[in-house]
Amino acid sequence: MSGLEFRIRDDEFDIDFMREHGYTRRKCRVCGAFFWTPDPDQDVCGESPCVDYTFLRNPPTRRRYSLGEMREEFLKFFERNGHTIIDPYPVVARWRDDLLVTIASIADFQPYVTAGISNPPANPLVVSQPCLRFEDINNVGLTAGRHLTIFEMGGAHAFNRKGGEYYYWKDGTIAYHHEFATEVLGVPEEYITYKEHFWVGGGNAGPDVEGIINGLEVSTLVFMMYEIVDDKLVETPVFTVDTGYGIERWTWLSQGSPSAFHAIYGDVLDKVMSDVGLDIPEEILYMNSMYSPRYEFEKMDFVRDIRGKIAEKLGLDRDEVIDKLAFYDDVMRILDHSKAAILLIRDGAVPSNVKEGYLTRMLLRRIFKIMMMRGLIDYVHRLFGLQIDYWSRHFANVKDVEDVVFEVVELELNRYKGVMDRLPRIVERYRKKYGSIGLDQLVEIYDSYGISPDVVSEYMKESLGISIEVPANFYDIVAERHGAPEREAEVYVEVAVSRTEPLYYRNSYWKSMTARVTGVGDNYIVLDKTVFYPEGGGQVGDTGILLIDGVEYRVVDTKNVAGEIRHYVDRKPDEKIVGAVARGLIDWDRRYSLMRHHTATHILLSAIRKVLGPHVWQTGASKRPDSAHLDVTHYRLPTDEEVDRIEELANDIVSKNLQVEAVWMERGEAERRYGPIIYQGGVVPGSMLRLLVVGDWDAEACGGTHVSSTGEIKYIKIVDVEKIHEGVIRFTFLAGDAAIRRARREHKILDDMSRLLKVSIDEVGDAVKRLLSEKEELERDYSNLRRSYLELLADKLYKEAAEVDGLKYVDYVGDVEDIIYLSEVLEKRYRDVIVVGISRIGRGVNVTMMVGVEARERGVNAYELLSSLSRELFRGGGKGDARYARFGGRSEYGIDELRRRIRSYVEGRLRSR
RNA sequence: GGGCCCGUGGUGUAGUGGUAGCACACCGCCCUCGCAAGGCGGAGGUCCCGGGUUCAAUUCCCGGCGGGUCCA
Repeated sequence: MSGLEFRIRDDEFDIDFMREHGYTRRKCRVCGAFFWTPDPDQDVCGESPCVDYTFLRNPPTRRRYSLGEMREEFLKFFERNGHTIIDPYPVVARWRDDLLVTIASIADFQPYVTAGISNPPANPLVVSQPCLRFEDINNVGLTAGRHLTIFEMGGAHAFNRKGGEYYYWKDGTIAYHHEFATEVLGVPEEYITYKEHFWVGGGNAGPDVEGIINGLEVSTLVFMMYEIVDDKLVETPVFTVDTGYGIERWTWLSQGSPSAFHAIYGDVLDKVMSDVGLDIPEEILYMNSMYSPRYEFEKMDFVRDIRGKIAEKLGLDRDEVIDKLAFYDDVMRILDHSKAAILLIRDGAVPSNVKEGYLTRMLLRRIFKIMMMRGLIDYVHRLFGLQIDYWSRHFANVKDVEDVVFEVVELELNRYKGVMDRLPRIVERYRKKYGSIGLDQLVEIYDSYGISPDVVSEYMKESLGISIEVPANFYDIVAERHGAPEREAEVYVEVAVSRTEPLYYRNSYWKSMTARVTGVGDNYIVLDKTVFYPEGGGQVGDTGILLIDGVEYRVVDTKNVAGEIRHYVDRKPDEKIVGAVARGLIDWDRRYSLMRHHTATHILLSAIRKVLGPHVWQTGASKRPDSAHLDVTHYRLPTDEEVDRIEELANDIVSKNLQVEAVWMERGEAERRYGPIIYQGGVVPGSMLRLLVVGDWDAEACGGTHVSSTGEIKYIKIVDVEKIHEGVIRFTFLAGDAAIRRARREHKILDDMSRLLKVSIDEVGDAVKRLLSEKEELERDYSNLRRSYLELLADKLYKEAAEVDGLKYVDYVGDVEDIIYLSEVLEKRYRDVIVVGISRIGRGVNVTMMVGVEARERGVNAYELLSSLSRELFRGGGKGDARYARFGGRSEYGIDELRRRIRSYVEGRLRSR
């Protein structure tokens, strides 16, 4: 994002429309912004908080509209005026590499349409696009619906080409807006002001006006005409009319309801309020709304202050009103967040620790936290049920993912509860380690467990009676410690003109060619045309041979560098070959296997979607000659049955022998025909897309090489399904001969095993199980026998032991395990014993000493004795107490010599007491 | 993609450079008409995997795998 400020020209909106409607330009005495008004005496801009809302309880429209009616009215109005209605895009912006989610209707058409590289699906067009915005998530609820994480942007767009097709610009745009407000909805003209602004975003810029009615900004009309190049404004080849009508705000305006949530959620809000037992007089809600433009999450003291005053004015209990309104804020938050989460899941953003999946997880956790603290956690399912029923009437495919949503919510809720259950232990551990819980500990608890500091402080107060301080700017501190986020700049990539003609697109079955050398590098050769496929779309580059001037070059890899296809060869090419004729031949078996794997990937993806649901999207894929894998969004490992069904379905398509075709198509046309599902592979540049169409089964934008009928794949075998991280499942599979080779190999392994085990193949599993349990039993037996032996040995050693100063001295050389057991036995059985165990481990020695109770009473201390001994006889260290000690170190003595020396040392010490 | 936390019997966890502990669950016995509770006893562990340092690694270091979580 550029830190530049661009000023709007004074005459930017001195246009026919303003003159014809008697609008004059004024400057707001509160915020200083310039605005256009039909009332020459108006000296404030008309937008709250400069003025108050005046539509509450008193809507300026002819009638009230529900959300659906308003959307319809909006779309139909523009349709009547020559715009084509198009379906909204997904809320997950897979066609873009600079955005995770769709933040505006124009995002559907960036960057290729707005940059003039490709044509829009229709022109002009209109769409009601669900958009997500997370910047103001903390203010959701507080501002009575002015801020939402999910909202519908009514986008009426016209793409005007300089010197080409031209539709309308400032006058037309504002006139449509005006007509919609006044003629269609019946808003009196004098209520409408247009505030000037200069919009900058995503590398583009342009002047805009905000449409404001009765204190509420209902639309932004942007005239996108610049690109920002080196901090300067450069006119773009396409002048884009980028209008955003806030469908929810228009609906609210038309209802004059206490909040936008009343207008958006209708019965669902009433139902949830009554279900959770929240009843607030409308009078309070209306007054709260009047002040809501001034509310901010960072100023909660101020908010409570205002709300207290509302209570006083109405003669109500101050604390009760404040508490109820806080509860009311929470209800609005959970409504907003659950709606956003449902649409995110619908479009494949299953909860994850990465990317858009994290946004879903964050929304769910915010809901859980609120509901947990309010004792409503069991209501979560009902909440989602109500929301799915309601929103499936507004948005496509919502009902289809109902089960998926419930399962995802259940999974995430269990995870959340699991963490919350551990809270007491976590707090205890931190208190033990650090003495108290301070800021550092709160940050670590939040980072490591996701438990917010208010939850920790609440728990400590309730259960331990300890108050801790949570700084008001806690999350800023966290953000600071994580380092400032860096935003990637939007990049407009002009596709380089291909300098090598890709023959593999003319026919993917061509195995050889005759071409001309156009250039050489240190280790690569460039030709004017080639059948060698360069690495791309997850498919690895081709290998083969090039024959030039009688010299054979082995091609080890092929890559596309900005349209120049480089054949990487095993030796340095002679520069003199430029201009020469080259004969090329690819390793066909390898390439054919890649083609089969690639087509199989497309078939498999559709099969997975059919079995697991429409939330499944591709997140990555790799096709190699010997195997391939496909990563998709899903919230858990599929069951064995699901995997079987996927494999079966995929093989059905194989045996149906469907035709596979690659079709070049205009981007807009492709989107219209197949929808956004074509962007499974991610961002695809350019105006023309190459669509890979598998019969009536699957269509995706794809640049790879494919077989021409599914039957050629022969067989698809899924060999592994794993969770590569939360929310992403990897299917590893084999196709064609690779699958058959694998089946043969595995059969061979099984066959060998059955021979070794002397059982039939079906019994191999049982036989191995039996072997394992037998092994376990034998190990147990051996260990028991070993102990019995050591017990016998203990008595024997004791009887044979030398007597030193009235104590029995036993020494034993063996391994540490035996020594320990032996020492234990001797110590338990005999009171006057001193046991020394010696073992050699690696390069050193290990000596243990066990001292019987009587010996201890007579002043023998294992630790003292052994540590002085170790200083004398070897270098090292050890640990122990009077009863038992263990020392080790390097020793120059052999084991027997050491044994003798230890013995004489101990005898010496005992006698000299 | 990056940061942080974690990986110990079936489950939940403590702990430590030198014999791996506790609670719940499990099995047996005692008490009881029986159950619950209680008492006594018992079985159950490659301390995630691999490498390094060390006389000695569950513990320290490096790498991997797995889980959790925050940020983009």
